[in-house]
Amino acid sequence: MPRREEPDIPEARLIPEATVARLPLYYRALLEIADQSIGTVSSEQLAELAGVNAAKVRKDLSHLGSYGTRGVGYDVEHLVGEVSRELGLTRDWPVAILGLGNLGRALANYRGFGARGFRIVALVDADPDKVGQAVGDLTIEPVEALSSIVAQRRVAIGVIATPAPAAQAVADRLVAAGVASILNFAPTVVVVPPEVTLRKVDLATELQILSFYQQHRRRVPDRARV
Amino acid sequence: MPRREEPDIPEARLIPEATVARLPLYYRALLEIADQSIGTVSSEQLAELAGVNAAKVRKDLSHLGSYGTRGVGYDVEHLVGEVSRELGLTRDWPVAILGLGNLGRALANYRGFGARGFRIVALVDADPDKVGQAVGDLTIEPVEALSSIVAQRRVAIGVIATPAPAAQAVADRLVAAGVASILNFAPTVVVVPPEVTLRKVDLATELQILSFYQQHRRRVPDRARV
DNA sequence: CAGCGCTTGTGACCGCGTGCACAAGCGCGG
DNA sequence: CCGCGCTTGTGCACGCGGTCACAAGCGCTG
Ligand SMILES: NC(=O)c1ccc[n+]([C@@H]2O[C@H](COP(=O)([O-])OP(=O)(O)OC[C@H]3O[C@@H](n4cnc5c(N)ncnc54)[C@H](O)[C@@H]3O)[C@@H](O)[C@H]2O)c1
Ligand SMILES: NC(=O)c1ccc[n+]([C@@H]2O[C@H](COP(=O)([O-])OP(=O)(O)OC[C@H]3O[C@@H](n4cnc5c(N)ncnc54)[C@H](O)[C@@H]3O)[C@@H](O)[C@H]2O)c1
Repeated sequence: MPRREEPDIPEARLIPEATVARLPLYYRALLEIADQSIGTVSSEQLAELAGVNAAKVRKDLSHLGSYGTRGVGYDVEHLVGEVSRELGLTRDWPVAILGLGNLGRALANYRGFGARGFRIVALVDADPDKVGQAVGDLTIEPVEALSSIVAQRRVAIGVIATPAPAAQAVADRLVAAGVASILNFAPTVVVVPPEVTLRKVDLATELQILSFYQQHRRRVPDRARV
Repeated sequence: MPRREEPDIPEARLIPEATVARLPLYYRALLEIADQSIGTVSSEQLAELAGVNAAKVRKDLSHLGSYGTRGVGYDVEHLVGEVSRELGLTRDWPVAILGLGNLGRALANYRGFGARGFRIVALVDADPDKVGQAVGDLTIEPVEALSSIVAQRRVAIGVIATPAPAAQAVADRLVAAGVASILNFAPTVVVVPPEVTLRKVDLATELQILSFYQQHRRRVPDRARV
């Protein structure tokens, strides 16, 4: 079990980690529903669209407060607002991409990226040949400028797309510059101070997990499915 | 709790899902150790490299069998063999990439992809303008050819990198063609039959989770960290 | 060959997450 | 205004996963 530290802090409304991980699913489903000008939605319908269980939807949403109406369902517009607020999507989150190789460029060119408040404000690479190149609306800048870039553009999230050996050093620079949220695509363990949130996306791991289940050819547990 | 079906099947040695998800971490750490010509490794050292707890390492590895020696540790070479065997990395896994846009091309050009038995054998796109284009050593083929491609090249894993609206249709085609393992990068819920393993990588979800913790500025639980 | 130090393997405990099932409660129709 | 149907919100029980702590066991040394 994850050790919950800071037991003294009251921490008003704490939302379970598992719920946090599902909020984006609900958010996406809610936007689809809102597009169809549907006013209210039941937990059953939302569960269907988000690919989860209805009871879980209700319990998850109850952590945000009681915004549903019994016998009717949830007001879609209101719920979208509550979920976005909880996820912090009402704010603007400046993002920096570190490492502009195959993956970094794909991320930089990805339109859907900036769709919900995540705005790419800097592209940083260590390769002098790459510095100065334009990618979309931005120009690649040197790593030495990272610290001032983060400060001036209020970078909140750093996305690491460098080769694995460089990842820790890049993460250290990000942390030193004051970035408190990092998404790491490099296949290596990166250590950050406890106050920094680090998440990872690891293609090799995903493939190997698929490989395991394929080899053992047994049904993969529900949780691992969408 | 995930519903475990097939209670009648004996299922000799069943490895917990959480353990399976960590095996790739151990595998990566073991390769690093093997590179340094180190003969044995303790659970403590392995835990350090994999970024997990030593007790967890021991319990995880005990599920593969008792390959350690008390007072000494684990034989690195032997353990690499056991973990690869368990993960199915001793086999060759032909992979097809569906959708050759920004992301699909990045994946197709990714060298580290084929490093451990995962070999890209087909690139498929629905856009007639893209069909026939060369990407690396391969040529983009039309979706209509998918079924015969899967059969002839023994495609085991399908990677979906199409826009979200096309993802379900592509998944359906893959399943119909006999692919039993799918990795989905499109930000949408994809439904597959229970015998098919589906995993997803969702950038928007990851960013939104980071956004949540950043906004609530509290320490993220250990499990979410690397 | 006995003792010692080190490391594994695991028993025990505990909390989180999940799903069931139902009471509470809202709105509508008669 | 009453009752009925529908949906939420949640109490409860259960199992998985995580951690601790220690007994078991291996090898080395004297
Ligand atoms: N390409 C993919 O599809 C893919 C998929 C999954 C994971 N990954 C991982 O993502 C990372 C990037 O992959 P890629 O294919 O884009 O690699 P790449 O070699 O094409 O690009 C890496 C980039 O990082 C830059 N770089 C190196 N050191 C740096 C530093 N210290 N600071 C800033 N920039 C630095 C390089 O100059 C280069 O531009 C790798 O760790 C890879 O394993 C890639
Ligand atoms: N680009 C990124 O960095 C990135 C990151 C995370 C997630 N994604 C997701 O990955 C997917 C692809 O992103 P992208 O930026 O490469 O998009 P893209 O538009 O550049 O490429 C999509 C490709 O899919 C092809 N396609 C469309 N319908 C198809 C079908 N039915 N069968 C086969 N191919 C089809 C298109 O012709 C196109 O080549 C999207 O769902 C996106 O949300 C992209």
